[in-house]
Order: sequence, then structure tokens, then C-alpha cells
Amino acid sequence: MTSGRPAVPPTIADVARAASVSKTTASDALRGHGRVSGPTRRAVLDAAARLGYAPNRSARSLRTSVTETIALHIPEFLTSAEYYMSFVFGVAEQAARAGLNVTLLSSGHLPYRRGAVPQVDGLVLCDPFAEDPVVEQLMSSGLPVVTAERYVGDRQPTGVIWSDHDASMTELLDHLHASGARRPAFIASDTTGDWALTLQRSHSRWCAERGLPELVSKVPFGSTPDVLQGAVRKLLTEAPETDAIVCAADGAAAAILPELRASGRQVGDDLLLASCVDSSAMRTAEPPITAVDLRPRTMGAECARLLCEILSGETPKGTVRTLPVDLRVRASTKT
Amino acid sequence: MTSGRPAVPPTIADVARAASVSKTTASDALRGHGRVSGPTRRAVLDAAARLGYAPNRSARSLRTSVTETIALHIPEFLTSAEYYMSFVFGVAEQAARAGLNVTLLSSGHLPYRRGAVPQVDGLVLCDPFAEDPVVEQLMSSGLPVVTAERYVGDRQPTGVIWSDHDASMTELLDHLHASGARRPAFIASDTTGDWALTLQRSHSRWCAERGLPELVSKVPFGSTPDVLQGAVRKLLTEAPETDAIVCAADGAAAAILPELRASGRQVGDDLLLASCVDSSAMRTAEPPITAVDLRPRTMGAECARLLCEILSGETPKGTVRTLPVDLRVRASTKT
DNA sequence: TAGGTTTGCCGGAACGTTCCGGCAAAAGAC
DNA sequence: GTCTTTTGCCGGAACGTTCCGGCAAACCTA
Repeated sequence: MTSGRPAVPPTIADVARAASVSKTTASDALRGHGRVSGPTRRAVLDAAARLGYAPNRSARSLRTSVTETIALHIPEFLTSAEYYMSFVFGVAEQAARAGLNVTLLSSGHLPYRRGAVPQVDGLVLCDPFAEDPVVEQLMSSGLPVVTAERYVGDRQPTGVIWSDHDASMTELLDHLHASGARRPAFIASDTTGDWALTLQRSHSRWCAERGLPELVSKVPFGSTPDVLQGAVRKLLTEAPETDAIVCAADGAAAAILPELRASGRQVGDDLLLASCVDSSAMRTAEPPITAVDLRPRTMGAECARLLCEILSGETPKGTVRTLPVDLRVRASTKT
Repeated sequence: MTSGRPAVPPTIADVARAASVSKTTASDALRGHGRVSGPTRRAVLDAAARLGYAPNRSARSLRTSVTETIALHIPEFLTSAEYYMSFVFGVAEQAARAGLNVTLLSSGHLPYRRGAVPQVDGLVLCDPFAEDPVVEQLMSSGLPVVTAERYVGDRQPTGVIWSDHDASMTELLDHLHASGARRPAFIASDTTGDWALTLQRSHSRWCAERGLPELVSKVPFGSTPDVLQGAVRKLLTEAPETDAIVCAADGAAAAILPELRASGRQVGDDLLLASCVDSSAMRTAEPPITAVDLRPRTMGAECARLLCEILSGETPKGTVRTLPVDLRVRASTKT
């Protein structure tokens, strides 16, 4: 049935026997720990390679209480599939590089039985918000936690990678202004993560600084195109002077294009359009839509990297780093 | 530092002591294995709950050689982010329901050192194709493997969930035909997974049956919009009689919309357009694009479920199941 | 009452690893 | 030459769990 590989994998005892040394010496040679002479070490390494030895992770973890595994939590918003998928790959790649396994968690999981938080060495939380009970539980697990984006809650994560969305929103609005927009509206997301909140504050401040009325329409995060289009229709009727629209949610800007077209506006001409999240939908839209590239893959990788560093002790707990984002200017805001 | 939860979690010995029984009895009571009287069992369960006992997975796995973990492999095509992300959530949810952990693998990982395939009880491979060295290695790991879509290779997976893409492609082409299309072209994907190959064969057969010329343009799977648009331009110049286009790759149909518009064709009118993969881009495109809903989330869940069943022995190895897909007819093919 | 069976519980070994402490032999110091 | 240090290796305990086999006590049967 199981061809090729032997049914029962070799243990370190097998390696030791093959190299005519003790278990201890074999282990030392493999781990590079004790005092082992050159020839002996080579003999052990050779035997291990010949037998195809791979240490039993359970045994190792039982002994050392190190699991070599990190858990990754992603909120379950399939609307941001592209962002999260890239993020996941970033984490996976970086973790693999450090020899760590990645275990998947999602908010879809029922809250864990008390204490039954998966046995891992640390956690990466993607864009956590305080209302999520799973997030809350994970935050208070006592394990090292690195979050992508800041966590708004009393408990502080062990490490944070965040992007300056205030700066990028300001840059975006300035860009719209430079392209002639005088009444930029904001289709906000109603989530309570730091990202969404920062964007709203930033837009609000920007408007205030210029003495402009604050045109905001808040929609649920996972809204369907209908809902978004309805919000836009309402916005354009109530504030027909609107000459630019910024969408928070991933994909929303593309989703409202038909509605804008139907309203007789020329996107990129008498109405500018931009998105706070870049994605393939923004690139392939007609016209292509200016968007903020959040660089999710790098974000994921940096989170994993920071967690590894904290686990190995080379970086102190409480470290906070920023990840620069990129404004991708496209036809939808070029005049 | 770690508030709340005790630094060192309770072991079964602690539970046994608290319930004034032996380790063995405690274990039996918790697992429901040996012969334990009602009162004793209740005492143990109570003590365990009071102490917040959770079994150490490493110890358990060392003893039983069951890891309670499955690995999930996804090919690294970020173009299909939405499909894969849904799939991943499907697997994660179903696995969580069965009390299993999910460990993430991707083709980005370097091939594992011989024998160092992660220690898990089984594998789910999403849309595997034979050229992927990681897939090959996982297939020959001796572990139970369930694949989403059939695996084209000599070795057979332990379980398979697949969709009848031949039938769905035929249905799609028939639908186009019924909507008036007489010269449907196919923008194929150059991947060698079963899905892509089946679609090509299906289109080819359909054309042959009607004595139609086979209009096919093969593009690399992760193609950028430019490449896709170039392919379409070439297609429409060389075969201007084309009156319908079916795109294989996720998102491609939306990506070529601008080019179709630029060519002066009216999508949904004198040119029908459809996609073999549904996604939000299809729903929000203008006009909305007819697409095959592959139901990735259900696919993921079914893969995990089958793997669980095979692991528990309640379903025999070699089981093959099909998952029906849905044709979503939208404006791009309604006449 | 004597024999047999069932019930309820437990001792202790085993899973594969790491690592503490020990101990000869070799090397160095004088 | 003896005394000290270093080197190279090893025995065995420990991590937390499961489960085999054993053994009294309680319960039947007649």
C-alpha cells in the first residue's frame, strides 16, 4: 500500500545504532549541542541521511515544549479574499523559511473550550478587531501575539506591524485635490478595526482642515454591489456636488462603477474614483482605479518575521514596526 | 506577565490528584475508554473542568501517533485568490468541526527534506497538477491524500472530490448556442490540472460535434490583463466571426472587458461573454458576466469531510465523489 | 458456602526526544 | 613524574499521555 517510504520511520535510536554511538551523542551531533568530535558528527549525520531520519515533532515538542508551529487567524470576510490570500501566503512563506508550521484559525471556529487554544508557540492575527470573541480569546491566551494593524482594545499585542493609513489617506485626498476634486466623498466601512477607524478619522480631519463638508456614507463591510450602489445613488442625489469618491472596502470601487456610469458621470473626468485597497479588480476595471496598495504579502511576511524574532528572543516584546504602503495612481483620478 | 491563565497548564496527573483517582482512571474517564463508575467519571470530569485541563497534544500524539492535524496544500496562483480563499475556509471550518488542526502548505515551500513531510494524519490537495514537485512529494508520502479535482498522474489519491467540468462546459456552450452564439471562442488556461484539460477537451468536442472550427487561444494561467487583452485582440482580428468568448481563468473575463469595448463589440449583445470561474469580479462587472460557480467553499468542506471519514475508517480508501456546480446566467449572455 | 464472573480501579511501561550529570581517556601544566 | 583541565562520549531521567495487564471487591449462580 504505502510504497517507497518505510511504514515505520527511523528514530534517533536507529541512527545511533547505525553510527555506533549512543542516543545522546546522536542527538548532540544532530542538534550541534554537546561536545562531539568531527568524525563522530560526520558519522551520525551520514547515518541520519542514509536512513532518511526526521525527528518526531511530537516527541521533540513534548520534551522541549516548543511546537515549532504558529497559528494564523484571519477574519472571515471573503470580500477581501485577495488581500487575505496574499497575506496568508506571505506568512506561510516566511514561516517555512524559519522552519515553522502554520496552523489556520478563523473566526468561523466556535470559541475554543477554555484553555484549548491550539498548542502553538505564537499567533499572528490579521487585522483583528476587538469585538471578535475568538480574537479576544487568542489575545488573552498568554502566547506571543503579533497583529497586522494595531489592535484597539485594552490588551496590547506582543508585536505589531502597521501601516500609516492616516498618511496614505491624506496623500490620497491630496492627490484627488490636486486633480481638481473639491468635494470628495468617502464610502466608509462599518468595521471597527484600526484600519477602518483611522480612514474615517483621517478623512474627517482632512475635510475639517479645508473647511469642507464631510461627505461620508457608511456601509457594512461585506456589502453586496446592490447595497453599495444604493449608497452611492443616495450620496449623489443628496450631495450632487460630489466630485470624487473614495471607497474603503476591498472591491467596492469597482462594484459601484455601473451605478456611476448610470448616473451619467464620467469616471476619471467629472468624477474621480479611488479605493483604499488595491486588487486585481482595481487594475482591470474600466477605467483602472487609483488605489492604495497595502502590500498584503509583505505584511504577512513581516508579521511572521517579527513573531519569529520575538520567539527567538532577538527582538524585544512590544516591538512595533510600520510597513509603508503605495499609492497606485491610475486613470480614474488622472485628469 | 501572562495574566489569567496559569503559566504551567495542568496535566492529567493534576486532574487525577484533584479527583483522588489514578492517572489511568482519570484518562479512562476523560476518554470514555475503560470501566469507570458514574460517580468517579463525574468527579474526574468535574476536576478537569475546574482546573481547565486540556490534554497536551504532543504527548497524546507521541503516544498514539495520531496528530489530529491535516495539511492543506494550495497552489500559489494568487489570481484565483477568491476561489482558494473560499476553499481554505471550507476546509478550515469542516476540520474545526471534527476537532482537527489545519496546517498550511504551499508550493512556495521548497521541496521538503526527504522524509520531512510535516507530521500530519492526512493531506488535502487543492487542484493539484502533476508537475508540481511539492505535490508529487506529498502524493508519495504514504499519507492519506484527498484531492479537489482529479489528479492526473500515475499515483492515485486516497480520495477525490471532483466536479464534472465536462458537463458544465457543455451546458455553458449549449446556453451560449441557445442565446444565439454560433462561433464561440475559448480563452484557455495553459495549466495541466484536470480542470483546465477537461475544459479544453470539452470545448473541442462540442465544436467538433457541430462541425464548427475550434477557436482557442491558450494563455498562461496567471496572465496580466495586458496579455489577456492582447490574446483577445489577436483572436478578434484573426477570427472576426467570433460571437462569444468563454474564459477559463479566474477573473479573465472581467479583465478583457475593456478590450472588447474598445473593439466596438457590445458585450451581451453582439458578443456573449462567460467565465468558467465565478467570482465577485464577475458579479460586479458591467455587464455582469455569466459564470460557472464552482462552489469552492463547499468543495473545501467536502474534501475535509472525506478525509476525516477516511481517517476514521468509516469510508473506504479510493472513494470518489462529485460536487455539482452551478451555472450563473447573467446579462453578458442574455439576449 | 464455594466457585465463577463482572466491575472498578490502578501500576507501570512505552512513545521519541533532549539534556543533566558523570566518567574515563587524552592533553596540558609544572 | 604527578596533578589538573579539557575532550568525547554515554546512562538514564523526564516530558504527558495511553493502555495492557493485574487484582481485589462485589456480584452472581446453584
